[in-house]
Amino acid sequence: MKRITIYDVAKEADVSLATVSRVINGSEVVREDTRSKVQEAIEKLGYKPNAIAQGLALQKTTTIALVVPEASFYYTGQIINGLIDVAKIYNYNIVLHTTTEGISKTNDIIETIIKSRVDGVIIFNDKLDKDDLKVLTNYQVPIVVIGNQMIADNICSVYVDYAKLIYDYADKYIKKGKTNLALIEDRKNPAMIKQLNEGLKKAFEDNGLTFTNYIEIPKEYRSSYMFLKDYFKMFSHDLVITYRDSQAMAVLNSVQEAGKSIPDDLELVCVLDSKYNSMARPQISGFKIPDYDLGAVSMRVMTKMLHEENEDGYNRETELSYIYTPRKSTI
Amino acid sequence: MKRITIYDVAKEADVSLATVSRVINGSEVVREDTRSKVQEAIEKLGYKPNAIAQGLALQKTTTIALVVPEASFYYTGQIINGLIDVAKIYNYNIVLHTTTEGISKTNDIIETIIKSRVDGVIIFNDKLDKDDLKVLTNYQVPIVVIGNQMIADNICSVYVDYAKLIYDYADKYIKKGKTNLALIEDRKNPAMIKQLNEGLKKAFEDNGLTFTNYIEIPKEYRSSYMFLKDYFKMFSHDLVITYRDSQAMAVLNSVQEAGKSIPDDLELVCVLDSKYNSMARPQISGFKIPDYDLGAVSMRVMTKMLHEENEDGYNRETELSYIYTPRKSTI
DNA sequence: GTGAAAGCGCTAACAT
DNA sequence: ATGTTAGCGCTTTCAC
Repeated sequence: MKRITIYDVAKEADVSLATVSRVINGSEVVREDTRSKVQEAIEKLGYKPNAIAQGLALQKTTTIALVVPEASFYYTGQIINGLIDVAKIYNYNIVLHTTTEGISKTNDIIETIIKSRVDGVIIFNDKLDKDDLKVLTNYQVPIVVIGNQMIADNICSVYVDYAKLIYDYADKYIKKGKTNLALIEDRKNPAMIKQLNEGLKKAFEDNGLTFTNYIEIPKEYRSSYMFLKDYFKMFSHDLVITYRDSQAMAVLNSVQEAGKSIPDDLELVCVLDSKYNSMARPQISGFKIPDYDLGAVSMRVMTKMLHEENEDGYNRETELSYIYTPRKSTI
Repeated sequence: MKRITIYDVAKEADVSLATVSRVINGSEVVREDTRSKVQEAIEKLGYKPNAIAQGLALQKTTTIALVVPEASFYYTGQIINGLIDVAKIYNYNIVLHTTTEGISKTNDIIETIIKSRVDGVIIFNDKLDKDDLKVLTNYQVPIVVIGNQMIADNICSVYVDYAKLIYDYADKYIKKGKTNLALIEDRKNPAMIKQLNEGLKKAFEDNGLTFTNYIEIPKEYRSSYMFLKDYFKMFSHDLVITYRDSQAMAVLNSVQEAGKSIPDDLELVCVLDSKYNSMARPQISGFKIPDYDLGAVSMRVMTKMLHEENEDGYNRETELSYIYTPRKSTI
């Protein structure tokens, strides 16, 4: 099957290619009978406009690049779904890029992003630092950052304020006299942990105390679970805070194997809630983070950056809220 | 910052654009001093070749479309990682499309895929049926299908044989006299369940028996768990087979709440293993499916389809194997 | 209302 | 070894 072009359609319909172009772009000025004539030719030939050629002519690709940390799909799934759902509405394509832990091939990613002339880029998580973003904005590419607050030219951000989240939560415990709180490190999500750490510090300070129980997982431990199993034999807390479900489950298993009971001896909360939290026994309390919305809103913001002439048409920063879901691991 | 083109570089380096083109494409024939002259100009101007224009001129986009079922990222994550890792090696971009449950907007997806002139498409799972694929192959687009065996022109497939997997597994139970096996429906993965069902049927038949315990989750139940809680109060089996971890955990919780013990009263196996299986108590046995490899191999096959002149350079079908991981939920 | 022609940025013969 | 030129498939003024 020969590649069929706008020119073939024009010949078939016996009009000029300009007219065909008008038809496929829904121009108003085409007379009804010639429109249908062209439509028929398109149908007959099975013609599909070449988006690449359109992209060249129009100087836009209607595709946006999405950058997520590799292997994060467990936690990014809903974000991507939200993103794609609204991308579909506005007829944008998503090209997916992943950043690799450690080895900073981010330059390569930026390079291919620029070459591919996407209309915008949406970045989840903190793998690309400010300098990287600077390179992109230098090339006039609008950016939306998911998860981190961020102020810069041509950059918008959509996020959940984890510091505030944990501040409010911890504050209640402290006020109740439960001041022995602990936060478990999460090597895969340093940026989130940093926010949580700051929120906790502030909560303690504002109550005239100091937060000290940031529990780092020693490097030699292959998994959090291995370490925690030892840890909870020796230590206890009023409340243990984890970021991800798998860490919460590790705590849960470790604590129970140490002969202690949740929530009676120790309470447990997982910031990033998931369905697995409610499958654990006891069920683990957590915060419903609006992942889908994070994606959907980000894409929506992107479309606004792309279409609105003035910068006042959209918010540079969008904070999304969360819902606390108490279950059986907290009192 | 004005869009800078190959022409600007040519002027800056005082050569023709053909020479610049040769340099950026690593042609051997360019003299060393002019090459460096051009390099400098490229550097100075911050020039990045426009992949869209290249795509138009070369009639290829070096991007391939990936189609996955919406909301499947929990299970698709590793596949995508594998895919992207080898895509990076060959400098291919991935544009991501999701099929929606029920409402068959697959036509739209196919439409945009064709318009975008991707070099190939990789499809995970069975949301696009044979007719859909036919449309794509009509437009000369090479296809790799992940997860389903498939024979057709210009289509390759990479898969795990679930029917064989469960056949072998069930056969051992039957031979041991444990013939009361049950398979739990999974609405989200009808194609996998179908394969499992067939494997079980055959295993029973080959042993002169009939497989009957395909347990469907009634539509009125919001979740499998709700139904199973009732179910296991009334029924028991020698072995219960689920496809996903969350269903296995639902069985585990239901059975335990019914006062029965795993694995003593009832054994449990989850076909698609995950880290959550080993976090459950008792830990759930499962099959390590090579998800990462499914993605990586698929992309590799795609590159072969794209580059090899003859069809003998690659296998039309690639079967990947699995590893059984016995844990505490089976004897 | 429709057509002719220039241009989007690049590649690849073909010349020199 | 380097330059010239004709496309790649489409959009969009500008004429008619």
